[in-house]
Parts: sequence; structure tokens; C-alpha cells
Amino acid sequence: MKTHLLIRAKVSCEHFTRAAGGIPSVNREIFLLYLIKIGIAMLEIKFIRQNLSMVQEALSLRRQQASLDAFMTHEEERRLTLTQIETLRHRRNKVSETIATMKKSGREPLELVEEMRGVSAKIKDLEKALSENEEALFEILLSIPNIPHPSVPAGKDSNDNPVRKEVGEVPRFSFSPKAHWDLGESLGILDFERAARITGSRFPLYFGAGARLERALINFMLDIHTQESGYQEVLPPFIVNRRSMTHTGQLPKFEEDLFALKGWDYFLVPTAEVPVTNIHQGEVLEEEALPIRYTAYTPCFRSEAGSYGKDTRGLIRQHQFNKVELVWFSAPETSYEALETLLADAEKILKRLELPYRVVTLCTGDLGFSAAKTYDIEVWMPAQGVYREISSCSNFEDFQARRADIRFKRKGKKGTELVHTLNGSGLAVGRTVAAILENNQQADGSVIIPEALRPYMGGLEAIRP
RNA sequence: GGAGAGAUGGCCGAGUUGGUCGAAGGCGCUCGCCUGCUAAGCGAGUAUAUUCCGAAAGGGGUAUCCCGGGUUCGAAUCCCGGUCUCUCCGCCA
Repeated sequence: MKTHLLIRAKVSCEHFTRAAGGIPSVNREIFLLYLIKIGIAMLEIKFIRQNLSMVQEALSLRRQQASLDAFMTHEEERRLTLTQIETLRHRRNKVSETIATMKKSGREPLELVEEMRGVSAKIKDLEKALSENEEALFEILLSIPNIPHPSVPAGKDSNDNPVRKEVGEVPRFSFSPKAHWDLGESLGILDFERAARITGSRFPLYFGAGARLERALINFMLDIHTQESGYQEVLPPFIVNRRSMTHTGQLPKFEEDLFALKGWDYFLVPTAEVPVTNIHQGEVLEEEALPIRYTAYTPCFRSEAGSYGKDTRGLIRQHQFNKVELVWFSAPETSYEALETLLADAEKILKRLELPYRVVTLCTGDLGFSAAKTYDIEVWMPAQGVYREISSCSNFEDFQARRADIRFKRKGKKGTELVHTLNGSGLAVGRTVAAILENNQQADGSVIIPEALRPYMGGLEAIRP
């Protein structure tokens, strides 16, 4: 982490070129991606121009289709037009001043006014060209993903995610454990068939102790985060506008994953990350206020486009699910410590619920669009005999902050800096219900309520058929 | 849904007969001084982005007074559209 801060702080282009040649091959990919980050994401265009081929190579390593040629064409044009405009505007400003003083002294500056008429028309033309040009440029910029932190392992998909640790005892059953959807239906607490009639597939319908379990978990999680871990609770809008979605990176690239509201240009939130991170969009925060830490419950709505046939049964992959989220606004130099704390805060919930889980570090190929580094927490699901993601904790560094314009001011220093944003599930509630059902099931079909949760369940110790 | 008011710097708040307004004043903040005792006094400084010159200190350009258009040689100021906020009426969980 030290190195990357150093790298980013200030290094000459020659330094980069030299270093890139001499680094070990495993890190080379990440290193090159880092070049893009400081280059494109930070709008350090000069660097790209001087190291075009290397940047191009780095892009292709992330299997990016984005064309740097197009980017460069637009960028060259932009700089050219901008220079012309600024020169003309300078002239106009100067002459306007002259006109003002001349008029004051009673003279009519007819020729000057005539000249300025032409200048203004020219400026208008150029401005139109510029805005078209910038639109194209901006679109490309918004489609370029964040660059992984150097500590992120290289890999191509989830099979390459190294396991960081395993926690808890995987339960042994003297019978063959049932899937949570079977348990849920036989206990009368889950009804996917009726939910499908109400809406369609992949919507949840809870009854009785099941509905209460879901509600209990939400309260339990929020209480732990606020009372023990020091987060501030927020209850944000569940519908957000296009701008907010762009700030956190869901748009423009992933619109098909979202539910949009007809006629509104509004979207149902796919995660509380979107409304909560956007709380501070466009703000300059005080250094002493950092880190700002929020926890929020929201339902989450995802179209799950492209996941047909995957996890078709049960609570694992729903169009609507509940989640308690943790969101940080951190100073850059402490954001990776923050990520560890965030992860621990999420893990705490699983420990209290006595659910076995493991933590994996996402490799470069599995990393989400906006994230620089992500840990997934995966809970053990006995019926399928696999670990399933129940939380995802990420550091976005300044990627979202740049898009959302969230900055902070250091005491006694001039200027502002972008904050780092982080977030993680703490936890996905539906999947937690599924995990409790499967891990705590008994031979007679009943399910034991984790002790920590019983106060939230009116003292109920088990859900029985 | 109907009627009206408003949107200015980190915050509050002037400025609307168009022209040295990037914007008075205050608060806050930074530095220095004084006093001496816990709360004040004095002085100086203090927007952001981007670009250029410079080793740096610093200096120059451009943009930004909600957003987008328009009028004009010139717009925080005038006109049109939009967004948001507030007040009153109606309706509603």
C-alpha cells in the first residue's frame, strides 16, 4: 500500500516506463493497470499520450474493449478546441472591458463591437463542437473500470480467488441435510409458488416465524453495527436517479441489471451502497469528520439479467432481497485499514449467529467494475455442500468519489482531496435466513434459532413443523 | 393538483436601473501579535476546477453565483425552459 501511494503521489513518466520493464510478471499486469488508473482515471492525459502502447496493453489485460484510439482522437481534438476557445474568450473579455471604459467616456466603439460580434459567434460554434466532443470522451471515461490494488491476486475468474481464512465448524449431520427451500416450505414459512403468482419468479414470500426471522435479523444486524461497532444508522430512499447510479458505477455500463421506473428515469436500488454513498455527493467534508461510517437497511432489487437457470430455487438469487449495508468515507491513507475493519464488522454478525464461513480475496478477473479490492465472505450451505457469498466488502478508493465529487479538506492545507469510499454487506439477510435454516436443521425437520437472535424472536428457540 | 416565494463561496448572507463582481459583510478556519486567564482583542490570509510559465516560491489564462438555452460587444444581474427547496390551499398513507 505504501508503494502505491508513493507511485501515485508523484513520479515522472520516465520512472514509470523504466519500472514497468523490471517488475515481476505476476505483478506486471496490476502494475500496468495502475498506470491506467493514474493516467485515465485521474485524467492525466499527458501520460497516456507518452506511453500509449503500454496503456493499451494494460487495457487489453483486463479484457477491455474500450478503444484508446477513439479516446485519444477525442482528447486531442478536445485540447485543441479548448485552447482556441480560451484564446477567443480572453480576447472577448479584454475588449469588453475596453468597450465599457470607452462608453463611460462617451465614445462609441463601433468597430470593436462589430469585431466582437464575430468573435462571439465563433466561440459559440467552437463550444458546440467541444460539448459534443466531451460527451463522447466522457462516455469512454465512465466505461473504464477501476484498477486493482497491487495486493490483489492475478486471476481470471472466481476459481482463482484465494481463501484467506475459514471460520467456524462445518456442521456434520447424521441425516442428509435438506435444502433451505424444502425446509422453508415444510415449515410453512416460505412460499415461492404463491410469490410467483403475485409477481413472478424470484420473489420471496415469508410467513409467520420466517417473516419474523427476516425482521429479527435486520434489527439484530443494525443493533450490532450501531451499538457495538459505532456506525450511524440511516434509512435512505429505495429509489435513486440516474446520476447517483452513475456515481457509484452501476451506470452507464450495467443498466440491464437494474429495475427502472417507467417514465421517471429513476431506478430501484440494487444495494444501499448507491443511496448511502451518494449522501455526500458534491460535498467537501472536514478532515476531522472522517471516517464517516453509516449502516443502512434497504431492500435490494436486481434484474439478475443473464443468470437464467442459476440458483433458480430458494433465497439465494432473488429479484428482491433485504440487506444491511456498511458504508465508509475514509481518508486515503487509512482506507485499507478501514477495509480490514469493515470486513471484521461484517464477520462479527456471522460469528454471533454461529454460522461457518470463509473469506476469499477476489482476484483481478473477478473484481467488480468499481472496486480496487474486494473480500467476499462466503457462508457454508450444507445442502449443496458449498460456500455461498453472503457479503462483499470493497474498497473503491477514489473511483466513486471522483465520479460523485466527494472530497475532503485537510486542516491547514490548501485545496481538497478525494475521499476513499468503501462498503460491504453486513449482511445479505435472505441468504442469512437460508444459511440458518440449512445449518441449524434437525433430524425432525425443525430449525434451531441461534441464541443471539432469540431476544429478537420473542424468545423462540426453534421453528418447528 | 392550484397559488406564491426562493436557489450566491465550508456555512450564513449582501448584490437584480447589465460593464474593474470571483463576488461586500459576518461566521468558521490558518498564521502572527497582544492580553492574561479560559473567554475575549488586534492584524494578515482563506473558493473550486482546469490549463500555461517556473526547479520552487509564485505568477498568468479560462470556467464556475442551481442546471440548460436565449438576448447582448458584455449577464450573478434581463428573457425562456427545467430541477430542487419553502409557504398557503386541496388531496392522500
